[in-house]
Amino acid sequence: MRIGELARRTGVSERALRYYEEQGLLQPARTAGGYRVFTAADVERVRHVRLLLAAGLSTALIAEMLPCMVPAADVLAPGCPELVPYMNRERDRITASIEELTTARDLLDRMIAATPV
Amino acid sequence: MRIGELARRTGVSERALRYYEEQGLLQPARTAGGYRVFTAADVERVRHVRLLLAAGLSTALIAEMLPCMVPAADVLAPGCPELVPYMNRERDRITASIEELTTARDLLDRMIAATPV
DNA sequence: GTAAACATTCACGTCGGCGTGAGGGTCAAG
DNA sequence: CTTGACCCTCACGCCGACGTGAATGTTTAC
Repeated sequence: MRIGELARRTGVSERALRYYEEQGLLQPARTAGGYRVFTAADVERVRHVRLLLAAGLSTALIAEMLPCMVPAADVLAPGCPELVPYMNRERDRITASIEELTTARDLLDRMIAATPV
Repeated sequence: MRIGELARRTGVSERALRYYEEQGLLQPARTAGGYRVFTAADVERVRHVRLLLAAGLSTALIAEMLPCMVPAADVLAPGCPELVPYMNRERDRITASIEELTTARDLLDRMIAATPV
């Protein structure tokens, strides 16, 4: 499929998809005319990218991680032992972030609840 | 106390504290010579600010919210009914964000677990 | 009264994930 | 063969919470 369809199917802008390719997160083939050609698997790939970006990982780290989740079963495969320390660090950061967000939400809840009306 | 002490006690840089004042999040008194003078309550206030900033709220919204959590009991007090819609929106955004982060963390966990060694 | 520690006000720099045109090719249908 | 729809490559813009000096003034301890 071409970039427009991938954009529609993922809800990600074309600009963002081109940016992802530039950052090594996608490697579409090309038509003779220079059009990018994506595969069905790229839809899932883009979803993973967005998820990890939303979690605060950099495109650089994601680019290194992606080869480790190549095939069918979502995750398995190669396994990149050298990335484990980084992934653990991100994991802990995410956990801390979740706790902060939870605390902040509690604060908001208390403020909302305390509103006189 | 002066800015250096507040910075030490909150772990927030002096630059950030000045920025918070500029954004209306703090209103320190001044000495004759122009030095900012903060109160003990400002320590808590700064913690709240950081918490809400970390949760993705803008300084502008936080500035509007702070008068609603003035006094002792952390939150109560004035109550700003007109802010409730905004706070609800942020609350929902935070909830969605927590879910995303949780999903991303699960993905990381699976990748870490799938590492061959 | 003087020096060290502490503070002040600008004001430009940063960073990263895109948004947003501009100017111009490619492709499929009729 | 032409006309949309679709795509391409630059390349500057943006945003927001500060970082980072530079040049200067204030306090306090001795």
